[in-house]
Order: sequence, then structure tokens, then C-alpha cells
Amino acid sequence: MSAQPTAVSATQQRAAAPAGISAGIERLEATELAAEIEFLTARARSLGSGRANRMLADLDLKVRSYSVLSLACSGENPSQRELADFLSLDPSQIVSLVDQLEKRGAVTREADPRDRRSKVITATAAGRRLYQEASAVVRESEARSLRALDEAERETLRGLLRRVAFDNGD
Amino acid sequence: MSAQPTAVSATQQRAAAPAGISAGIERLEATELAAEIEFLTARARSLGSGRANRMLADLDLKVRSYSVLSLACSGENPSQRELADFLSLDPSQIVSLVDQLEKRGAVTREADPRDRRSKVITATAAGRRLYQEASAVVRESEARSLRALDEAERETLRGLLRRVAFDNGD
DNA sequence: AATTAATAATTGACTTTCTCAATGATATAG
DNA sequence: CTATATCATTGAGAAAGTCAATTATTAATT
Repeated sequence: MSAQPTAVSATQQRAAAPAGISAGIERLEATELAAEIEFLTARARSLGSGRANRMLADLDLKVRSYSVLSLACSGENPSQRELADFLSLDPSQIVSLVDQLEKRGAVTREADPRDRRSKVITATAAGRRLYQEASAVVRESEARSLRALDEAERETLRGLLRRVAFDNGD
Repeated sequence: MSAQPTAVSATQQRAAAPAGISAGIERLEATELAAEIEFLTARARSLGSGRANRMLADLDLKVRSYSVLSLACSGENPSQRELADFLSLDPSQIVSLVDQLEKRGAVTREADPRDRRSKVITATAAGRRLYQEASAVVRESEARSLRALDEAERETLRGLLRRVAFDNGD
């Protein structure tokens, strides 16, 4: 599990950068805050989703809509409620995300025959094609965000985050 | 979330839960999306900061204001620009965060003598006391969010995230 | 030294996201 | 069959994010 060594430390990395460019903030990396996993998680996701959103803009998608599309393509036929739970969003946010994707013909919304209150979201053929493109973009974005880690480290990170993300107390 | 011993898999966890409660979403854990580090990061931070915000509400703080306060207590005397860069926020957001903390007497805002354009943010004695309390709350929150990981795993995660958070491409 | 260009904080406008309560349709429990 | 719960939906209001313009100050150029 602990594949930490390898790679260059963030400090070494930044020391190599042209002084004064991203200046100032490395001083703050020695603070208590910078040691908090929650802070690091927040910063990593802010940078990562910022980049992904910029790169997905070509396809008229954001990380949010991409995520819904991805699950719609999964074959698991999620309901909107499940999408909300899984993506940590309010059900009303899912409504508008699905609205947009449905409007552009990427997904369909059908009443679940076993519980007609809930709507099953499924990708159309066009939606699956869009997902193929978007997925490549997201992989590229992720690769850039994770450039500091080698493949083994990425696997370690994935495993740890998975447990935090899905066994998150109370 | 009653201290789960060590590393129980998320799947085992949920399987043990009363069927139907958090039902449905474990089905989605097998999807491609659920394997994306960026997604896992986003979910982990959403759950984590949600919990931290709820727990900090007693102290009239949010993760945001707590983070500013923490850096103000660091001894590094950050400027607002540095806070913005470090916290991935717009400078105008820092203005209002500092406004609030200043209004309650937790921090001061002083022109930097070496560059009077920038304002140095420093915690007051009251601010440091507040930070002591808040810091304990945040540690407790973090402990709950990370209950799935043992101490060594947390260190590994911290190290990996630190590199992602501070060597984030381009 | 005078002018020009850049940077920090601030304000304000605007957009997007979040949070919640209410509603109608359907399902489940008593 | 009545009461209760759940799902999707709508809409309102709060919070957060984005961006351009302004002022004060500093740095760079002539």
C-alpha cells in the first residue's frame, strides 16, 4: 500500500521553478493547515476540477454533467436519487443536470417500472459517443493533475481515497 | 460512525448496514467514475467539509473562515493575495472572509511596511484562542472522516495529497 | 525624474451553486 | 383504506464563484 518514496518532493519541485512566479505560497506549506488532509483534499480537488472544467468546456460539459453522463453510461441504470447520493448533490440539482443532458439528446429519463416514482437515467447512443470523448479529456486532465505521482502511487492514492469516500463516518 | 477498528472495506461496511438505507449507491461503486481519483477526491472533500462545517457551526466558523484564521495564526503573516493563492480563492472572497474575522476581533489587517499595497493578516489573542477551539473541532471532524484509515495510511494519504495539491501541473 | 506598466485590495455586478420547503405522484405500512 | 414515506419537481433565497473596474502603491522604462 505505502508506495510513497519515489518521485521528487513538492518542495524540491517548486524550488526548481522560476523564483517569484508562484512565490509566497510555499512559505505557507509549512503551516498546520497545510498538513491537514481535509485541506489538501480541498485544494487538490479545486485545482483538479478547475482544470477538468476548462478542458471539458469544448464539449459543453462540466465535471458535474460529465459525472452524470458517466453514470448514465455505466449500465447500472441509476435513478436520480441514486445519482444525488452518489455525487453528493441535492436531488434538485440532479433535475437540472439531467434536464440539460436530456435536452441535448445524451440521456433519457424513464419511469422505473418497478417504482414509478423514480426515473431511470440512461445514456443514448449519442450520449455514449459524447462520453467517449469526454472520458478521454478527463483522463488527460487527471494525468496532468497527478503528474507528481507515478503509477503505483496513483493506485495507492485511489485505494485510500476510495475508502475515505465510501466509508465516511456517522 | 462509531470507531470502526481498522481497515474494513467500504463494501463490507455498507453490506452490514440496514439494507435499503444507503441502498443503491454501492451498486455505483463498480463504475468507471468511481475509479477516478478526481471523483473520489471531490466526494471525500464534500463529505469531509460538510461534516466540518456542521461541527464548526457552534463556533460560528466555516471551513473557509477557519482556514484563514489558521493561516493568520501560523506566524507566517500572510498577505491577502497569498491567502487567495493558497486557498484557491478569488482575492475578493478573501476580502469578505477577513472582514468577518476582523469584525469579530479575531484578526487584524495591517499594511505591509515593505509593500504598502498589501495587507498582512495576523491573529489577535482572541483569534488564537478561537483557533485553539476550532482546531480541536476540525481534528475531531477529520478523525471521523478518516475513520476507515489507520495512522500509517493517513500519513501515506497526507504525503500523496500534499504532492498533488502543490505540484499540480502546467 | 517623469511616465508607464504592473500588482494588491476593494467594490459591485452578475452567474452559478447550494439549501430548503412545498407539491403531486406513487408506494408501503398499519 | 387510511396514514405515512419516498421520488422527482419547482421555486425561493443564501452562499459561493467569476469578473471587470477603481484606487493606492510599487516597479520598470525612458
